Amino acid sequence: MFFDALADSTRRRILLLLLKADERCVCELYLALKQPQPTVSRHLAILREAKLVMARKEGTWAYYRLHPQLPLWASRIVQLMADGSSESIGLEKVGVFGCC
Amino acid sequence: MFFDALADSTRRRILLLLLKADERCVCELYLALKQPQPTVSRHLAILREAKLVMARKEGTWAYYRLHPQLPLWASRIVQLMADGSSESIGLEKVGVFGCC
DNA sequence: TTGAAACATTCGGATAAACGAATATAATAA
DNA sequence: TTATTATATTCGTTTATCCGAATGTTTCAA
Repeated sequence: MFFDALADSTRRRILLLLLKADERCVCELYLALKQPQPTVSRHLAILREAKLVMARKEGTWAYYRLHPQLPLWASRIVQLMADGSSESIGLEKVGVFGCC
Repeated sequence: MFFDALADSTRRRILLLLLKADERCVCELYLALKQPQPTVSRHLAILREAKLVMARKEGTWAYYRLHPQLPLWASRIVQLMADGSSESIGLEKVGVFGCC
């Protein structure tokens, strides 16, 4: 489940945003990603089920963060993903992850 | 491409085998994985295209290893995958990766 | 209680990924 | 040349994933 969750560039971009921001509401995420809200919500559901992120509800808002009980190896992988997204492997400007 | 390559348990198992063994021929791999040879060859092709592994041909044999020019962040992720596969997250015996 | 805002979910349909079975290739041995 | 061994590829089908569009749900304010 863990690596299935990482196998989508929108989900990886969400994780990178949460890595920098500690907490983000859904509207911030879909505005930043320039994706429709239902699309982002569906991806967030997948990340939730994989226990990669956690949601906190406050009124009508939902705030997401990286899951606080993420195993060490998993959170390290997410951080390394960030390294990889800024490193270029091929000749293109586009990151390795096709995002960010 | 990188995380797409990781999104399959057979491919992750191949990577873990190569991580321990430095070099393996295809027959060793498909015997260890108990998977049909064409299945393993197809997965190896995907790992090759993603530049996660490299093949060395010697006669009719093909020896695979982790790609020597794997970026640092990528090879660290593969190693962390190994950590994750030995750690249990849920209640089941089965590893997090559904393999090994 | 009606309405609106913020999210979540469901429902097709399209696209991609996976597998088994069969076949192809390439090197070597007889 | 023919046969054999090790590996790779193709084909057709099943299965999984993703997306847009529409609809639900929950909360709060008027």
